Amino acid sequence: MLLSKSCVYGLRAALYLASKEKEEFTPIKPMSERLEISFHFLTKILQQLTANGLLESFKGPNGGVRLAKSPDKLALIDVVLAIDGPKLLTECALGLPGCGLKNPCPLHDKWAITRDSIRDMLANTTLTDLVEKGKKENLRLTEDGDFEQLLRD
Amino acid sequence: MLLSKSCVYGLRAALYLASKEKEEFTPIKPMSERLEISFHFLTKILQQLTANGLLESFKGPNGGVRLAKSPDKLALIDVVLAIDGPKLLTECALGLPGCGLKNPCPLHDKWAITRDSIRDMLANTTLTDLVEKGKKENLRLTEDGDFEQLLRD
DNA sequence: CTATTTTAAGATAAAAGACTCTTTAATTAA
DNA sequence: TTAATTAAAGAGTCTTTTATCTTAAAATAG
Repeated sequence: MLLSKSCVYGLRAALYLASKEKEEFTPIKPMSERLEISFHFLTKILQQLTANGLLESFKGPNGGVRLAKSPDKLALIDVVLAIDGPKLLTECALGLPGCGLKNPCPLHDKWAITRDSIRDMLANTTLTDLVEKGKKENLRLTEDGDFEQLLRD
Repeated sequence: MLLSKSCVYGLRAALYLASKEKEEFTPIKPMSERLEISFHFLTKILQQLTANGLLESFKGPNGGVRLAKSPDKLALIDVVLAIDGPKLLTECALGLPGCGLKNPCPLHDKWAITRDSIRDMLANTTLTDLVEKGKKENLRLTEDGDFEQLLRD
């Protein structure tokens, strides 16, 4: 799998937050229900995003999380780096430690090109991009949901 | 990780076999030592490649495995499909089941393009390509080895 | 035929990833 | 100040992947 499951959940959660026009704090409990992710598991993932400055959290009644920046300033790569770290963009395709320009494996050059295209795609796609597309075409962020029901109160 | 560890080992093993000019059967035991992969683990991986028609095996004294085709007819994608299956080329980046043209996720279109570039790279790179590059530049297939010592008797 | 060398298969163990549950700490509404 | 609500942290479980160990079956050299 390209992205870890935690990372995928983080992406879905970020898109969910980005899709809310209001800038209130969103409580995790209902969020986990809408996204069909275990509350405690989602909580940990969101904590990582908060620790990395992508989200802001607020404790107490009416607390929750919200995006720390405008969603058009947040790219998918930000979420991926916060949760999976840089290994997708740095690791050798043949799993050799220290593979790089200095001590490459036979596949290094070709993989570096492919890897860059992955990085560019993730870096050039913002949360806003996907939310707009999702709303316009009423796509889904869960197995059987769609944007409309996702945003319904 | 893009490829499973089994798949990476399978690729290294395929490259090792492709780098031998002789078309004899190569016993797995010394091969596992050269590639620094557990003998039994490598055996299972090679069995998958044999079952998928990429390798031929031969039992008994002077037995072992060899490529079933010319290495310039074997692309990396063949090994990847044999071991990891097609999921890298079919799975949704957001992990949603059944994601495709009919019922896409918001990221589907962009991911499909990126995924194609991965597939093309793997499909357009043959074992011969990498072996020639590895021999010419004396690169490595193991953590600290290089092609010269890999092929030494 | 016999001994040896190998592939092959199955059971088992260790490690990593995914997920859950429990407890603690912080914050605020009332 | 108290009760309610939340984030946060930690321990522990389940599942998958990775890796090992044991045994069986096949094939051939001699």
